[in-house]
Amino acid sequence: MLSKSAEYALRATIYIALKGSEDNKLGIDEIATAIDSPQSFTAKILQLLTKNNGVVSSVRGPNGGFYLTDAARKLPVRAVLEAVGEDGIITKCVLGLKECSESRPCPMHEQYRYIKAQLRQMFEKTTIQDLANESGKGKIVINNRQIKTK
Amino acid sequence: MLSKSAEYALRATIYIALKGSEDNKLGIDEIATAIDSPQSFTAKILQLLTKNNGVVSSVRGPNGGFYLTDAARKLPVRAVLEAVGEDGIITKCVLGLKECSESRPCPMHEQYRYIKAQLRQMFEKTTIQDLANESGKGKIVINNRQIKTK
DNA sequence: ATAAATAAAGACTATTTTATCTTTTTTCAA
DNA sequence: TTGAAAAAAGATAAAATAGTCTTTATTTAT
Repeated sequence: MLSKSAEYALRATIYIALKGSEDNKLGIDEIATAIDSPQSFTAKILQLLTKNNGVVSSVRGPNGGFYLTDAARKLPVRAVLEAVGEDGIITKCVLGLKECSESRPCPMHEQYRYIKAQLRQMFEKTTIQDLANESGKGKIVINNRQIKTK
Repeated sequence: MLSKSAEYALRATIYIALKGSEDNKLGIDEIATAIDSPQSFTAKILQLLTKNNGVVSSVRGPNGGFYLTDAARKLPVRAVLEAVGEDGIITKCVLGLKECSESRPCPMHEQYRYIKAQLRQMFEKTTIQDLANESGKGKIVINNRQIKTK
């Protein structure tokens, strides 16, 4: 469904939204451990998220780390996908046909149209903060375990 | 969304369903050209479809080629995905969490539950023949052009 | 029986994705 | 103003996916 990069990007972003803030920045080691992802690779992905779209903010040096601005929290989840180049799921044809469109639909087009619209809704209407809120509800989980929100 | 293998598998299967039959078997060159896929690679994928699930039938030698039995035409589209190991789209967690479930849902779980069910419906209720029928309706397309059904 | 046509099988190559490791830059605090 | 802590940047490696090419096996028709 999604690439590893996209999965890590989403999980990291949600985790940062949940546990981080401008005065509690999170280090890459904490993040990668929490979301159960390879550290260096996750660092690379966070770089994408910081520059490509300003989804994630970062500062270097002591007490540096990653956090989300209030504005970033309001971004749609799609922004995360776009930052890692993975929004094809809501833009491309299921059969991979370049010219598939309403006027020249592929054999799955009709069936998929509605589902695609739903996916788009999900990724565009849901904000990063929404996911963090879900995650904060206690029973909900990242990395096979619950995140404690103090 | 889907891998190249899955895309070619679906396109090839639809094409074979539409144009082939037990007494009009299709050669790999015709198929690959029609669906605009790399020939040898498509051959490999058709091998998967013939052995893994019996989705596609084949015979070698002169006048050999690929075709679908009547039984195969009634198979759900999911069978094609399974043959190429690509049914994760309807089985796995969006965030890639192994333990995501109803009782331990990830932050996207609620939102995705319904969509996943729709995807499953689509791939399980739709048969290969259904797609071929769609494709036969004239306006519908594989490989950026219309397939003539004589 | 033989030759030709075809898919199957296997070995190989290329590309992309995923992942790691090292060095550099920035920032803070002492 | 120096040392340490962090992310950024860059170089490299490993694994997975995509793709090609060659040989073999099977089938048919002559």
